[in-house]
Amino acid sequence: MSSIRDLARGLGVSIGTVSRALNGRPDVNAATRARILAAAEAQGYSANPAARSLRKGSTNIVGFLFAPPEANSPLADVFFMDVVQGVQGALCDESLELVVLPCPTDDSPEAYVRRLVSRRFFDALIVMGGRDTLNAELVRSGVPVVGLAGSGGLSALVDFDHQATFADAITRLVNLGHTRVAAAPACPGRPVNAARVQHWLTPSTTEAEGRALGVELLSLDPLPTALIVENDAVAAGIYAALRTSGREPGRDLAVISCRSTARGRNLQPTPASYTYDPALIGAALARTVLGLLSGQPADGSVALAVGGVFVEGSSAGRPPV
Amino acid sequence: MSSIRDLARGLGVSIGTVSRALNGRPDVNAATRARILAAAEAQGYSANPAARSLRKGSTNIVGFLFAPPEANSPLADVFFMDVVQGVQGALCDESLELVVLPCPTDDSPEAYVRRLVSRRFFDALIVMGGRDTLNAELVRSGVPVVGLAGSGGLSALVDFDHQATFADAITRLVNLGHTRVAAAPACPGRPVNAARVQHWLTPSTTEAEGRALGVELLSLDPLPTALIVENDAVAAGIYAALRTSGREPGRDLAVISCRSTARGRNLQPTPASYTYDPALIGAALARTVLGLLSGQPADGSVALAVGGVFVEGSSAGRPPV
DNA sequence: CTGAAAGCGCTAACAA
DNA sequence: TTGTTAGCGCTTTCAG
Repeated sequence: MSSIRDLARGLGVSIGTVSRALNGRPDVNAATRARILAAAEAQGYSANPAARSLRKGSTNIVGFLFAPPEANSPLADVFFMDVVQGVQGALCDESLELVVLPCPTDDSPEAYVRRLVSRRFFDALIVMGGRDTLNAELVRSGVPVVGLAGSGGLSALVDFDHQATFADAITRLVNLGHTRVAAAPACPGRPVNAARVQHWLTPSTTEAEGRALGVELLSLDPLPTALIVENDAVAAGIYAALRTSGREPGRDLAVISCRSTARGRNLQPTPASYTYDPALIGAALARTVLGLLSGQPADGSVALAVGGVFVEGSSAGRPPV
Repeated sequence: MSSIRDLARGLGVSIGTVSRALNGRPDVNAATRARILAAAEAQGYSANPAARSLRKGSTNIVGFLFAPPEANSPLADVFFMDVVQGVQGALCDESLELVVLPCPTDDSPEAYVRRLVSRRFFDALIVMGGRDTLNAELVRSGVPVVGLAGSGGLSALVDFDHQATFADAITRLVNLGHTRVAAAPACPGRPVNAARVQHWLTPSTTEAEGRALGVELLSLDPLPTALIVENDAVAAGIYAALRTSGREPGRDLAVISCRSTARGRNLQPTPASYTYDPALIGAALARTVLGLLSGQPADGSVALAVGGVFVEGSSAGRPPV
């Protein structure tokens, strides 16, 4: 409704001064600034974002692309909107507007995103999943694009802190008294306390691989008393393999899953596992965006790692005496 | 990147002509228009939305407010993002941009929305649920606000077509051979075939009310053979009341619920009920927004009613012989 | 049918 | 420390 002109006229100052005061520029008399801020507040004035964007060439908007989740995505059970709320919480302090962009399902997502980009609708984009080819194209267009975990070709990434989680799992098992610990993590690298692990088995991420892993495990003699796996699906596979051989998971073998998924919901014993707080993921995404926007290099590397939270389960007790 | 100037210069026409051609104005030579459209397409030109907004005073953006759902809301089990997709599908044809606005949880939703409105961030807003006081304030500010069902104080509403659903339920029961049909719908008004209903019981919406309804029902002599209730929660209450008196729902009394909810998920027999397609709800919301934007009166009335879809269940068979 | 030009509200460079 | 002013890219009136 009211423009910067009205505000300036009412106060008997120039619009330039009002603009400087409102934007927190240092070269404004303290008293003048106070008067201006008070008047703006009183009149509920707020700068026209279209005019500002036109002038500055940037929109102050961060987009969060919502592409309907693929069923087999490892992210499918991370609640999208919870992550969004996490981003929002961290972004609104910086007076950046966060908007969720719903990708039309029938139309091609590529066309949609391209249109948005060519219109310079946002200053930065957050994606979860998404196709690598599209990502690469976006990055080439100059928009900072940040994503989570697996996504390729982005400006920067937020990832799960696999190392820390893995190290925590080892520590827990050792503290429980386990001396023969096996691990089949799918993430590359070794945690600091890797020496506590006696057996390194084939990296596995699916339930089928978990069953194969069980066979591999059962060929060991003596049998380990504890096993660390990538996720609940692998745990389910291990459970099946153990039971086929007459053994009971939890009792005969302690199992810790590094990533809680929907598959673990109805598993008995309930897998001791790790979840990643959507709010924390969101906050990390927001901080990464902020970094990129303030000039941090966009080399596609992992900018921030989010720590997991341990979830008690009945699958990881003390070793049999 | 490229502006309307570049485009015009490259073609040897004025920017005014380019603008008119691109906006589909009638007063442009057909050949000129074709040349301009082709060049725009080739260069991937797309008008700067900030400049356009500044000039036109409108943003071409429709906002969809995402407020974390209240647990007891009757809408809680309608999947928000599915509705959004429905809106998107119907809106992108009109070259309106749909964005989901995530209400910060910690900050007051009121402050957030007010800020957005005062910045004229969108031309229209869609809300689901939301507080009546805020809604009224929005409408007063002149932005068209449309919502679903219960929301009060809006510019226009989309509602479930209770009448049609109710009528369909009656028809189904009569066709199954029921002659003593009772109904306890919570929605006002009577369907066209209301005469087929023998008993009108107390309107009920909760499980507790459902149990009370069961008592009321059981006092009838002879007992009706079929009952139409508002939703699955009421059905659950009815089930409990029937069983207390030694009767079995489905066998001794056919039950149809007018609204499928999460409560019915684990109910036995599974309630025959009605769902409302999120995509259809979304499309209706979009059409309502479009209507408002093209000048339809914003009197807060129900602009569109969405029909329910019957979901087979084991709770509504033929009457006992 | 087309061109010229005003001006939407704002920021920033420049002048005072 | 403040005022003045150009101009961001577009739509739209007004002349021609």
